Amino acid sequence: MEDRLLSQSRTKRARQATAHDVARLAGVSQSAVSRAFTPGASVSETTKQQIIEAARTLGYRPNAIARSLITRRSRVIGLVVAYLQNHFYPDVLELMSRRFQEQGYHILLFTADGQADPFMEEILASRVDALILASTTLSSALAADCQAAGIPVLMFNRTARVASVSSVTGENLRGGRVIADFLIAGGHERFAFVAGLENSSTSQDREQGFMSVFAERGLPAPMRAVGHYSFEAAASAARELFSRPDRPDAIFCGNDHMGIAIAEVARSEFSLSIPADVSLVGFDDVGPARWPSFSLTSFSQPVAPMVEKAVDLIIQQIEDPGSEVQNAIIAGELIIRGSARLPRGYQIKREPIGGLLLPQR
Amino acid sequence: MEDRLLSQSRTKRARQATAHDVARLAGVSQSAVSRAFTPGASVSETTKQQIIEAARTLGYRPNAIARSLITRRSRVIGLVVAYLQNHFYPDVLELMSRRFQEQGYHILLFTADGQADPFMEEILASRVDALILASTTLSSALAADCQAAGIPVLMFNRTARVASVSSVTGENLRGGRVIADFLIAGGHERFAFVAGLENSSTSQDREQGFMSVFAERGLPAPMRAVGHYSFEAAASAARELFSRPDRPDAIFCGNDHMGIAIAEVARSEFSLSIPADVSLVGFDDVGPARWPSFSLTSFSQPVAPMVEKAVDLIIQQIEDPGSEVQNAIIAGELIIRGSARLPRGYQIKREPIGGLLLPQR
DNA sequence: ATCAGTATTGCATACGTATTCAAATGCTGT
DNA sequence: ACAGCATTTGAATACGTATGCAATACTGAT
Repeated sequence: MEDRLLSQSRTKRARQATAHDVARLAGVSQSAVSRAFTPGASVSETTKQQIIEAARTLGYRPNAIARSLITRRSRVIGLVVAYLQNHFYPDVLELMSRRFQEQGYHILLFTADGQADPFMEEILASRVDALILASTTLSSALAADCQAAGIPVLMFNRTARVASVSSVTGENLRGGRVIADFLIAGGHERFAFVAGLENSSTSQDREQGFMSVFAERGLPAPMRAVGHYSFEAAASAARELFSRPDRPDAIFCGNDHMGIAIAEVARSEFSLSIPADVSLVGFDDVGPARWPSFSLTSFSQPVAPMVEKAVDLIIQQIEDPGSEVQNAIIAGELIIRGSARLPRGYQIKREPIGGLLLPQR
Repeated sequence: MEDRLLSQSRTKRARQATAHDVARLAGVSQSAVSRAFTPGASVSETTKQQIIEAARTLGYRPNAIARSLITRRSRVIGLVVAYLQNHFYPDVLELMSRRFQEQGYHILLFTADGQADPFMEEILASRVDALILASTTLSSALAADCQAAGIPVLMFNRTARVASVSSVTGENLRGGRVIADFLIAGGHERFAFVAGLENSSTSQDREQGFMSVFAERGLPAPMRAVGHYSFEAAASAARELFSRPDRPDAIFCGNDHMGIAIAEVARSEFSLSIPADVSLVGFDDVGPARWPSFSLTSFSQPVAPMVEKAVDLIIQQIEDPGSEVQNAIIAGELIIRGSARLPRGYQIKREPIGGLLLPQR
């Protein structure tokens, strides 16, 4: 009985104060309260102070839900993400969240498995102001749905085959070429490419850039294995490659995450040393790539510029729905470390130990 | 002029269809439409089908904002997170998001710097159904605010000094003791502890567990340095320790993230081998700890059970506000790998290369 | 004091849904 | 055919805010 009463009293959640409550206490109308909390609205300084004061004593905060209903803006961005295993994405997520927060937006997270489609109902229902897809694809049918609903869509680190969605990517094509040039100049003889997800534009572009150089120079096409951008699959791909009689002596790993898996397999299972027996180059330049244990040469995808471009683009499209769809490509560069044999004249980048990609604050 | 027209036509976002629109088309009332989309509501199968059909042709989806306003439930969980550098948190985030999704909830992300307080206004305004703080602290004043507003709060991987908030943590205290026993049994002589954030309960508890064993056995207190749970700071702490004349030969690193930094510094800057010259033990058992390059002995904090407990707890508190506040401690175990010298009779855990903590799906 | 002009205020309404209540409809067995 | 009951339906209202419009208060100049 005691118990019952206790939990009852705890149950009765004091209904949050509303603008009407504040209005009553301050002796003004609800409109006035609304205006007091709307920057730039027409209220006299004195009444505004009274309202603020009344709001404080009641513990009032404007109800963002009700506000969204009437303004038809939720100030929420839907972010669909697949795997956070690859350290590139946590970095992106953290910085993106911070940047959006600075602009008064927040991220509503959706976790998918490669394809955003199954979540579209929920996403559309949630009335996000925009949608960002990271490491995820979207069918053109659903892209059309989004356009019909008037919500801007942006693909991050993927491109869309659809005209109505923007994208922000790194220099996948050029990166693949630069890496090919670098490995060829390094005097290697047996090349391999470890692909990521076959249906992802990044993997396709990196591969195309890489392969095209060999084709153009009349060199034989590199070997090929598939790692699906996963650690385990990349490890399997490495075992496959290293077991071949014509074992590769230079591997372009579709991203750093796979690059590390391949390095681990090379050293711990095949007793290969890097780069003496095999050279590795990755993509992304994530934190672990610069750990001394890996010292992975990698073509960078700079998180900060990519995120900033994405945030700017999406906010622009929210505020001016007529603005142009864009496919932005953010410049990267080959970060030369110790995992690949150097061509004559190249030098290793010296850098302190560190894992942070984000700016210090 | 052409341009103007074009962008105008594109601007005119076709107002999303509402329940009224669907009702009109289907020849029923708006209530009926609502009921057709509310599982278990009282509608005949035939009209329901007509409504579904009409909804499909209009591309109607219920407006979650309006629904929230009236049900006073947003089905959104606020998650405050500080650093995603430590791989533990991305794993948590991903799994938590999935589990909540399965229950019809979604995560609204807030990125803070250790202290959740500055964001409370936004959080309260957003009318989340509950709040989870991961790697973050909360002042008792704001905890009180949350209770007043009737929103349940849960601290993840931290405990609160406040009575009204639940928590889910690993076995920090016992873990510290187990590690002390293990290192002492291993025949080490000069011990050190590298603390995380000084004001975090995890670091305090781990330290207390560790230190208490030495005190109880009448052994001298281990050395101590501070790594703030950051890669760089841990590297500095390692340099400090390894430069001492009485360099430690056994280090309990406050978490794996710091453990890896310390391993890197030991090998690449001091040419120490692990565990011959120095034994390292970490905490968390994150993916990289099991990479062969580190093979880090670590006391585990199992992500899946911790997340599941947190999700269950918070949903219970949402659905029954009278339910008990809980401080759950999830059991972990010492995962013995190669980074610390073994006491007689212990054996290294054999395992395949892998980075995934999450269950395969 | 008067007036034009501006700054402030309140009233009323709308946003899109869930839900109560009463009315209407369908169904069962006689 | 009917009563009796369960099921289905619609009208009306509420959720908490923003905002157009008209009314009011204020300002300074004459």
